[in-house]
Amino acid sequence: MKPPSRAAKKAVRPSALQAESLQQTRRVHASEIAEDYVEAIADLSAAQGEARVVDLARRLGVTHVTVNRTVSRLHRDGYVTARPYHAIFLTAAGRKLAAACQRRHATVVAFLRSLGIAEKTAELDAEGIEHHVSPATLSAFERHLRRRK
Amino acid sequence: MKPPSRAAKKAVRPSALQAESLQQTRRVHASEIAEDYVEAIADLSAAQGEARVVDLARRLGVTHVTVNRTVSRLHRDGYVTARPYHAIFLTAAGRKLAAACQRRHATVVAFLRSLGIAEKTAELDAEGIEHHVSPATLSAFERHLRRRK
DNA sequence: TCCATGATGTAGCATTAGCTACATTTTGCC
DNA sequence: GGCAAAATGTAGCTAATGCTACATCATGGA
Repeated sequence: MKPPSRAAKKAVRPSALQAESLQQTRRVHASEIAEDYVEAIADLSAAQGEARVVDLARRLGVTHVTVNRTVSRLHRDGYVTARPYHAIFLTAAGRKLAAACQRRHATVVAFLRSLGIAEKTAELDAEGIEHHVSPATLSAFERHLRRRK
Repeated sequence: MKPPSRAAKKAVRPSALQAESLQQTRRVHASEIAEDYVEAIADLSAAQGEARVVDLARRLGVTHVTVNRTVSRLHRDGYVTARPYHAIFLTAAGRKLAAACQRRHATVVAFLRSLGIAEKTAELDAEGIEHHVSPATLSAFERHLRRRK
């Protein structure tokens, strides 16, 4: 089959929209890990007063080296305090982000559960899905949950 | 506040489960881009008989360089044929993957729309969400859609 | 025909996220 | 107090995903 004219031709689907969606997805990916970390730090802080590197590593399923480097970035971006050989604490910005993430996570899990999805599957899927749920979609989930109640 | 004993203590939430979820999410990320590419290649092939580097770049919102390198990887992994200076075609494995992705994408969009979410938002969110929807959750979405019908 | 332009390919840089291996610091216990 | 073990930090590797800049190929129109 011959290539059609080189001029841009009508796309089946709007290329611009898909490109925009994918660019949005890539932006989300960049902040995903930050969200997972601040959430884990918030949980650990609530449970035991502080978050240590070794605890984060266990919880996040990575080595302590990866935790170290990521925490440096979180510090650079203003989400956590970081003193060498000390535990990690959230800044005000970090706490704000963590609270939003925890709320969103809980909503997504509850929503999936309301569809009859098993607890473990809901948790596994929510961990990936939650970061891509826009405020509008989150509201829709909440609306749906209220109706079911 | 003093750090508690170094021995592992009862976690607020099961660390193992969250670690597993996050590891799953990371695995998904590794295949996400492959899925986006084969889907785009399938669409372009259906529309114009072939997928060219420049079309993919426009559609995916990246430069042609990135497309080139990613296509090499897809070729390495057996999803596409790739001859220099020629268009890209899916292998049987690629077509199979693309079909599954297209179906899943359509289901996720339809499901979000059924919750009253606007078309554009549904598309934007679906692009990020779909990769993290397990077969069980996809079934739940389909079940929900059938009920609504 | 031939050449300008569009398409494709390549070189090399930056960032992020993983890792192993090894060095350093802290701390709990004797 | 001092030492062994745990925790933390650092060096340096791989791989993926972006990019710009430049080189090469192919084709359509003059």
